[in-house]
Amino acid sequence: MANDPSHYGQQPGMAPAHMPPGVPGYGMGQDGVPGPETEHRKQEIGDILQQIMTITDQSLDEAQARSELRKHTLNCHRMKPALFQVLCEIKEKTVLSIRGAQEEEAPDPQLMRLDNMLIAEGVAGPEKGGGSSAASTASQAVSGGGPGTPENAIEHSDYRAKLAQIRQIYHTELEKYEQACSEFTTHVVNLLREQSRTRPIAPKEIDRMVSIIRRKFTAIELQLKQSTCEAVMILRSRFLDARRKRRNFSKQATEVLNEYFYSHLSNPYPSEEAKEELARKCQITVSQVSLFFIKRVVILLCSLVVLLASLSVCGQVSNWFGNKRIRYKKNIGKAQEEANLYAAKTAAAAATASNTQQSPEPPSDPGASNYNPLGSRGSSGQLSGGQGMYMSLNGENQYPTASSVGDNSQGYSGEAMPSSTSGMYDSHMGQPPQWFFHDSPCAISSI
DNA sequence: TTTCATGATTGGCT
DNA sequence: AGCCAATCATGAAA
Repeated sequence: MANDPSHYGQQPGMAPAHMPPGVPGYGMGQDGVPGPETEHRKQEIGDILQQIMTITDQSLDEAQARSELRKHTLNCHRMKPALFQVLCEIKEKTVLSIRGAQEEEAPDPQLMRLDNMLIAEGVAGPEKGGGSSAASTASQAVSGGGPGTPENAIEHSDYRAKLAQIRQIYHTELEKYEQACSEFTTHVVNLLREQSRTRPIAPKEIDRMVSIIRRKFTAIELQLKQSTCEAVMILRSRFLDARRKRRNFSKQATEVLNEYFYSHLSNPYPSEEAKEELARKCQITVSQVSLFFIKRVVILLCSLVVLLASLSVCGQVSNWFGNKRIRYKKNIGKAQEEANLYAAKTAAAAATASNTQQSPEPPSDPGASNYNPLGSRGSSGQLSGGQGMYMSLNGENQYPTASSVGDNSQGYSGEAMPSSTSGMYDSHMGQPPQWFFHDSPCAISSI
């Protein structure tokens, strides 16, 4: 009404409707100068305003009073309980029964899975044993239940600490959600009970509302449980990854083990005392040392079997030789350069020695140097004299082909490669080239 | 994350 | 079929 434009369109000079008749303008004389008449009108206007205010107040109060009166009348009406009961029954038979049927809820399988997982991981359920058992399960998953090292213990406790942290956060959040759910449910129930005095609300309706609220909070809990499970999974995978990384020995340990292996080639498998010593040096277990040497010996023997018995050369060996040839050629330029460098150094040393000792020993021929051009792994070892069976850097490439394996006419002369293992590594033969062991196909044992 | 070594694959050539 | 060269995939080391 107040916004009705028609109220703003009164004709000029007309007094407002609520004004007493005969009151022109706004209490001003024709000339605009206030006089005794004006004062009287002011008084009248003041009275009118007062009346308006009073009327407004009265109407509000009355409205309230009327509302309360209506409520009271309704509450006290003798037919009210019967009427509400009928209405509630109708509601239950129609809307509530239908909805109720739809909302028959079975236990959520996802929630059950999450709950089971949280209990299994030691996040939910009894605290003692949960976390530690899960941690030990995780640690043994990789270690194979072997003897624990101090490092394992550190990782173990680290895992447990992190799991305990997750557990604490989970329980705090869960408690928070449960409290909020409880408070909100109580609030809504009270509200509905209050409203049930003025409108028909069946007890079932209240129950239904409570279950709706619980479902909503369950959905939130589901998210919490899911994210907790994810956190545990991430923690676990990190823990396992960290352990998996230690699957290989450190470079230093490998060097120590290799050194022993190559310096005991005639009998490369160490004694118990030697194993203990190596384990101490390499900071690994004795069983790990044993495993290293078992693998080495097996690889060595398999390589020898494949190479010396002229067995059918499988694709793997073929690839190996192919790659070796190509990379040998690629590296040969660089190798030649480095060989010359090495030879120059040797020559310089020999010259110095001859100057001091007057030794007739001639300097080494750069082309016949013992340098091994097969990459860093192959070049790490020093070859004794006469071992350059494929290292003819200044001449034709005598590198073996797959088809030449076992064929002594190419590369494998009886002088360079004995036909049997016996005496192969005798002192007069020196050691085989380092690449022979270093570059043996790793998976060759699977042949 | 980058670099390196190495096994494997692919296509062309003889 | 065997070899060569280029390239990819992968694990280890720096």
